[in-house]
Amino acid sequence: MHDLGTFRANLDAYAERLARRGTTLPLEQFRDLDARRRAAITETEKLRAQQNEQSREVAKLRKEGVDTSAQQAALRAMGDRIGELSKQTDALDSEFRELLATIPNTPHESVPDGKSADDNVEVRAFGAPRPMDFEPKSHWDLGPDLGILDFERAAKVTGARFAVYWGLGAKLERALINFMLDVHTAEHGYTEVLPPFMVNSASLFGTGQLPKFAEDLFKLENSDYWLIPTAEVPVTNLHRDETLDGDELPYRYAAYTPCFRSEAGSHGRDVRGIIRQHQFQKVELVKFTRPDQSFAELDGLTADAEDILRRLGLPFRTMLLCSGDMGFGSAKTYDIEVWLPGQQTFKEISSCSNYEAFQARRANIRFKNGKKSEYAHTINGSGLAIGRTWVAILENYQQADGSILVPEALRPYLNAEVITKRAEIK
RNA sequence: GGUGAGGUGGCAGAGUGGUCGAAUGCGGCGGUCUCGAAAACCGUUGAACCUUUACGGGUUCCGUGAGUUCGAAUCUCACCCUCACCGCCA
Repeated sequence: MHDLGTFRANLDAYAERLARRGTTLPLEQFRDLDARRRAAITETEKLRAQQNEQSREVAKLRKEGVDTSAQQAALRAMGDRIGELSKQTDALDSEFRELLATIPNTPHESVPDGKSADDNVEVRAFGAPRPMDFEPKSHWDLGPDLGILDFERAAKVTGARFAVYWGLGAKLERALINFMLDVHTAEHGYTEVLPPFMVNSASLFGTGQLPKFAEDLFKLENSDYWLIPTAEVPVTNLHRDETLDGDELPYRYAAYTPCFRSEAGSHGRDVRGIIRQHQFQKVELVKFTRPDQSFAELDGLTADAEDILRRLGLPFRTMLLCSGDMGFGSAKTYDIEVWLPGQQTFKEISSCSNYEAFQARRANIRFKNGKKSEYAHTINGSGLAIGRTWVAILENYQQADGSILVPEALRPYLNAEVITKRAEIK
């Protein structure tokens, strides 16, 4: 969310910058609504001031023993009028704030112009596809063939877009979680956090999922609890309504959580395999920084995520997203895309974004800068999406006989060098 | 699930219908003293919004929401959260 005062004072500049990402600011609507809102506030407050003053007068008179029933009757009428007025004022004010809350962040100056993913810019690449003298298979064939991935039973137990992992498939998932957390905490300086997997709506507002993207989320019945779509939500909101110590920034957190997404609106996309599931696991990296260090910390966080792929020997490229392809609250985003031989394509496995003060303003996250307190910057990115890493390992390390070679770095975690066909459970 | 206690400023903690944004202490900031520091002393110290060229003025905020009243931190109701004990449970 943008700062109200700055935003209003520089409406045209904001409109120009938002146009870069394809957002048209409803300038007229905004100006009109704001004018009506302010007029209403001014009038209501003027009446309130009168009411307060006259009430004080009543108190004084009553102390002197004077009968004040006439004044009280007049004040009662005034109170009714104020009640009605303030109802209108509140309505205008919340309408205005809702409008403000649905305006996305402005792109950073280092972000290239563009309309879609086609305009994203490759900034780095690593590795080359392993040579294969056979036709590479997709994970949705490899997994079931090996008996480690099961869609039929997942559909029975729950429904579409869910998966069951068996044996070394399940263990590979667990190995990846442990491997990533170990690297980030022991070598990249992150503190491990295990947050709740459900959050309240205030948290979802803080990180920007609400009010605009409720349909992407799962909400629990008869409560204000929602399943988290990413650990970004609980972890960023850890410091909601807090003032952090500026000398101790940046804070760096690594959190493993499952993530739940309704995937409304993506019917027909990635229907095969486990690329797009209602439930997936992720190790998320989150930072709280000072404004002057946030872009350097974004680069650092992106490098930390890339490091996991390097250690696993998985080819990837890092894309700087163009202005038109960025998420709602982000000022700058890098997507890391891993190579998937089964589909002969690069697939997003991490998205690393600097939100600047956009989330901090919504979530009221400040830090003490000398005497003054100002809004912190928040950064987050996957480090990495576990399910898609699992896919990448199967597809990149598959062998001609359909078995999977286990990358060196994972062997201590998996206690195996090759994943072979699992004996069926009788 | 039951019973009881409680939620007030950065923290601790008073305040049970009017001049309370709120005593007091701690912390923070500024100053006096000092070569410097500590101590002591003096002063100062919340946020959002509206208005004003500015100085300033005003409104709201004592867990959240509704209500009573001319007037609510203070009274009523609902909800949320915290703590203690009991029951149940991984």
